[in-house]
Amino acid sequence: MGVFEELNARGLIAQMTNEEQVKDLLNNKRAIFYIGFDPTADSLHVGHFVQIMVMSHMQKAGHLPIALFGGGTGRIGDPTGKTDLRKVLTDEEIEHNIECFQKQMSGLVDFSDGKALMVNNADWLLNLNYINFIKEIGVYFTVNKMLAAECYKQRMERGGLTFFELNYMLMQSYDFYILNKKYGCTLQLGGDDQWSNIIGGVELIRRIAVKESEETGNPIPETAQACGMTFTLLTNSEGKKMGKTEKGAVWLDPNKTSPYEFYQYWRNVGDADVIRCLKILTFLPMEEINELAKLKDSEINKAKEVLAFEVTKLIHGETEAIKAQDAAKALFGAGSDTENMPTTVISESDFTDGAVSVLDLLVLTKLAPSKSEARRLVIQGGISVDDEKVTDVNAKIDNNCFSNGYIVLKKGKKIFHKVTK
RNA sequence: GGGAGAAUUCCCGAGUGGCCAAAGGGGGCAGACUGUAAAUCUGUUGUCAACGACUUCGGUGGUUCGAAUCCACCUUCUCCCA
Repeated sequence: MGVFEELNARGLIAQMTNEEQVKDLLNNKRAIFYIGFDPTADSLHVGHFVQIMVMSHMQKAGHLPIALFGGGTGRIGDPTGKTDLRKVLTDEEIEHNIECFQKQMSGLVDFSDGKALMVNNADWLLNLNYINFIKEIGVYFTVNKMLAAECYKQRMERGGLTFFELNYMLMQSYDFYILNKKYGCTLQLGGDDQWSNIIGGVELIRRIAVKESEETGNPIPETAQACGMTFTLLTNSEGKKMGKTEKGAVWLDPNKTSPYEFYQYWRNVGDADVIRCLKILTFLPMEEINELAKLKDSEINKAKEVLAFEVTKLIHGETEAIKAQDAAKALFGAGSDTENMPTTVISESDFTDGAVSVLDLLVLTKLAPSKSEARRLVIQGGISVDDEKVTDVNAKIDNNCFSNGYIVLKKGKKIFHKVTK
């Protein structure tokens, strides 16, 4: 089975410019391909992870991945799917974000010995000369066509598309053109929302090549046969993007989303989504996944455990994955392993007269954003301390409760938090 | 450049002088049911020293016993004409 079939079997492929060409490139040649990442935050999230998995699959098949960081394009912001103008980041933020991305990514894709490359489009975008750019690149884009592109629709209908944003497609297309010239990169991959931008680049490369060939009389080089392919966005059965929680994205950075929370996120995916997630987010062989897909009803929980463990292992390493798994088993099964639970350490100064109120504790541990919220939780019976439901809003925890060094706070059914002194 | 309109709590969106911490929906959280699932039902959803008090309706001032609501100026956005 070629890598093309592998990706396809995993349900990753959404669209491509030319199936025959892409298939041939992936299965019979060595592809030099790129995926772009805009440094919009200081950590990668699950959406990026899908792209990274693809990179990894491709790399294993012997292709050369180029990770492109949008040090230049990030200064504009991709308007795709946005209803508001994206917040503009400062140069320092962008630099910082790129560094964070690079660190995280190098744990997932092998960048040693030139097995994969990292580039930053700031290198060629920041010093562009406006007139030259418009003259040399701008002529290949018709506004009519651009406006018809799906990615600008939202902005056209609501809020208005600015010229600033309209340029995003030109820049991304130009990236592909540069990588094509410089590295012989002939394939651009990306999330399905990137489709219009990718075609922009593919067409730009071809058009420039055709024009050059007409001028010089030389034949069109083979590298000008650029192509593109997009991957399904990771959505749940309701079509909503996965990897988002009420608190925001599920991050790959353990400081932003702890391995335990990360594990729990995947442990809790809906029945209908487990198999798709297993295919996309793990390297488990398809045969194994197909076996798991046969599970029914409550048996499906086994598949969820596998998913949570495998994904956590990829991102945070096996040790952390085992910890998260053990913690989960202890909490939801018997036993009382508090070893790997999220923990807050409180100090003597949090005590008054040798006791802390439960409400204060909830706020300190960030289980509740405010005391009002904490109060509500208690009133509604959502809080337990050491397995005992708290019913009194004014309940206090005194030093005796800490006799074995810690207490376990439970909010709702699934959220556990250890408090130590 | 000229004219019209809009800004409300996490989001959408009611509210045009006191009955407004502000309808309704979405989302969130909690409870019941369950399989750490989905669906459904119930409660809740500004803050706090909590049957009360305090701070919110783009910003700053003003009118009034009393303003999200009226006036002035400012900011931002949308629309129409050029």
